[in-house]
Amino acid sequence: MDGMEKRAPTGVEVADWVRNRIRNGRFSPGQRLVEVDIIRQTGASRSKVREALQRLEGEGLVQIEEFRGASVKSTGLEEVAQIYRARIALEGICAGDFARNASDEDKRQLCAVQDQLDQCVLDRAPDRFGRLNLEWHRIIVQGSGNMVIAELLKRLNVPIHRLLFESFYDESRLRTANADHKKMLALLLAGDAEGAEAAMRGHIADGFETLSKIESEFYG
Amino acid sequence: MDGMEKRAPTGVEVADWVRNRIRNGRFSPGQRLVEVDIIRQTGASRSKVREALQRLEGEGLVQIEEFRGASVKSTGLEEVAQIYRARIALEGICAGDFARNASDEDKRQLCAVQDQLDQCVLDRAPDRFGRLNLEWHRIIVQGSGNMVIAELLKRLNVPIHRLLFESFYDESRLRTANADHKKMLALLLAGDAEGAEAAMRGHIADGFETLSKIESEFYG
DNA sequence: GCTGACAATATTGTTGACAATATTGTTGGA
DNA sequence: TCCAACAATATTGTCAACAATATTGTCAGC
Repeated sequence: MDGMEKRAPTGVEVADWVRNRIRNGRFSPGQRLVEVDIIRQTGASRSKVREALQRLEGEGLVQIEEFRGASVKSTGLEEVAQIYRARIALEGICAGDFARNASDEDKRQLCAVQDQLDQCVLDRAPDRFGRLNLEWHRIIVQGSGNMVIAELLKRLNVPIHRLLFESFYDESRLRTANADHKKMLALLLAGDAEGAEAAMRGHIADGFETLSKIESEFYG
Repeated sequence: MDGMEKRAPTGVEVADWVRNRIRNGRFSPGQRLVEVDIIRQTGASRSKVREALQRLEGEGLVQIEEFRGASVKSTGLEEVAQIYRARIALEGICAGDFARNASDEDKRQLCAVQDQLDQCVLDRAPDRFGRLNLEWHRIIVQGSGNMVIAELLKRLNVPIHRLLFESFYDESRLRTANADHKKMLALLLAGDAEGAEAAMRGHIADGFETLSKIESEFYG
């Protein structure tokens, strides 16, 4: 039983730890990230914690002020809108590239997830739908074969992670979203690149539309 | 005369310094970046240098192996292709957004640069054309008003900086590129978002096409 | 001459102590 | 009570010494 003595986490691991907590709201915007606290909770050395925070600053997730340390950067509605615009561009082109050169395995996976999504609609399970929805988008990006874009999207999604679940608690949005998915799936399997791209763009734009209605009073 | 005693550079500044040298080829792919050397050349402390290298690793510009330090990451033709695909998506949507909501000042600037580009074609000055071309693209991204995308593109352009000049030494490519610019300028000023986006996509795709012909034997 | 083992050097990784600054607490007076 | 000045504490920034590892140099043996 060596479970006791597990090695101290590396800088990247600490960064992952903090990033996860930011993503799911365990660390809220504006909150100060005190080095000692993170040391206590992760068991990492101070160097590693500092390294992690600097990495996260590079990702734009935290801001570091001299002698005041790191704090979680908050993303306003304007920036969210810009992120969605970037998603429209990037995931749009990914949809096209998926239609062009996805493997049969990728297509099979997408269909499998689509089946589960359909089930979620019947079951009225918005939370599970949200998670599968992430998976659905991820498969398309992966299947496009463009790792550069995949990396960009992973980073872009962190600050809006919470929002990606928000809209599905609205029943009608959940249905229209799934309808979008089904139409898009047909286009993707048929190899209609342009159609798929247009559909993906519309789908994401609609998502933001719904979202901004829900969240407008929060940011307003 | 206090020029003697200028403060030691900060981590971000060292990162900028190294990034610039990577961008213009002063640090070549695969080259090892020894901490002491950078300390000597920049006057920064070791902590700062290490911080800088970690930041650059986060940007994907260098790779750090344990006890072997940082080395300049090389980008293969495949990755270059993926970067160009991302550029097509992002700059495409920027062109559209520029057409939709650019200020008169932005438009004026773009016209001014276009005039200079025209002059470059007459003067057969490919190097100057390359620099102004960067400026031309930058203005469109800026004018779109999307800072998130602007940041993404700034990063994406670092590894391909050298390539962005390469193709203009071919006379015919220089002419067609400038013709593209002129057509696009008309669409942008007319507020034709869809036309502008399509034009931008084609323009960048053509650029990559020419490039891959030039560089294929290098990467071959 | 070549190879493998060993020593010497160079380079990076880690830690802890200390300095600089911010934040909080306290006290005295109007 | 409130406020300003000061003291105490907390937190971050910096640096240098040391440890761990890689790289290079040397040399005996074949």
